[in-house]
Amino acid sequence: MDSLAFKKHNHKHCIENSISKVELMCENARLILTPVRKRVLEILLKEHQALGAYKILDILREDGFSSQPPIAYRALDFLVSNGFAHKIERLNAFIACAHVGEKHSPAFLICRLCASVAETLPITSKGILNQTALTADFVIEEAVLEAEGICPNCKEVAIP
Amino acid sequence: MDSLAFKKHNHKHCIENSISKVELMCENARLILTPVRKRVLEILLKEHQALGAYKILDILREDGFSSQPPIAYRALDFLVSNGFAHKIERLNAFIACAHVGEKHSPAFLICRLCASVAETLPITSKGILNQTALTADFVIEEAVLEAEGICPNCKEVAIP
DNA sequence: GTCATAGTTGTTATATTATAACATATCAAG
DNA sequence: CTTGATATGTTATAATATAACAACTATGAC
Repeated sequence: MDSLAFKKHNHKHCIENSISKVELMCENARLILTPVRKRVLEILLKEHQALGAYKILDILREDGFSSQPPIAYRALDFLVSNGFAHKIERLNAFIACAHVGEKHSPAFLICRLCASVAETLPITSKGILNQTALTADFVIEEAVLEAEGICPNCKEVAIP
Repeated sequence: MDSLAFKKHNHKHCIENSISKVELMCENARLILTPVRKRVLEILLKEHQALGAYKILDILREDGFSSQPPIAYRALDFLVSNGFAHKIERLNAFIACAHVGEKHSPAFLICRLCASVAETLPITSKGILNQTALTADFVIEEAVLEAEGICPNCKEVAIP
């Protein structure tokens, strides 16, 4: 799969590929990818944008699922805690993981114009912090980098 | 000032130093450090922990300030947008900037046991992302790194 | 001086995001 | 079949954040 959402790619293939990977991983880990969970994953995969829980809930409602907040939050919890999705804290929104199965510290490039989000290639938390931080004797368990700016597509439009 | 909150340091001095710097910067930039704003900065500086807006509001109330949410959020907006404080997205909470006046992409080490937060030494957004992200042709305007884990003090307690 | 302006604060109301708590359902293991 | 673990449905509410407008304050223009 193409790792950067900003680049053109066969997105249908990208979605199917991700779903299959997640299904396989769930089987191996004895996790249940229930209909709601799978549907939420599909919703997230459909766009290279982060979606809020209540937006997801709206889509679930159209699909005939129950539309109370816990439904969405639980499915999102499942996806996030198993590494199939990430939460973009800056946006209070969620996005499908672009590197399912690869251990990584997620890093995101968030376009402030079109609101699209790209997850960068996997980086390790070791690489993410400079020497000073590492020598602070702090044990990093999870690290997330969120960068906001202008994506290549919007830059082209702004400066033709 | 000692740059890492986890290390022992003269915190009273650390507070006074920061306040003076901010006062000077405000004068130079024709910004007004009003009583509420200064008080919120003091509150944030007092602890090496991130404080939620409503917690700050409680303290303001005790001090006789108005205690409606906008009071706190406006002061925080002022502090954050002028670089005197940062928002820790992961915690929906705010912390005084440890490197006032130095242009930097903030990076935080958040202890999940004692909830203390340390801002690392200044790093540039250039250094923060790997080559792949840079060559994605994305213009980074702001980048924040939030790392969660165990601070040196809590590690000592856990493994004596 | 006083008028206009810009910036700040006070206040009310409400939007947005997230979780607690408990009932019900499903399914596999014993 | 019953027990336990997991998942979903439902109601209510908590926690975080902002909109909108009124009132006050300082400053510079006239």
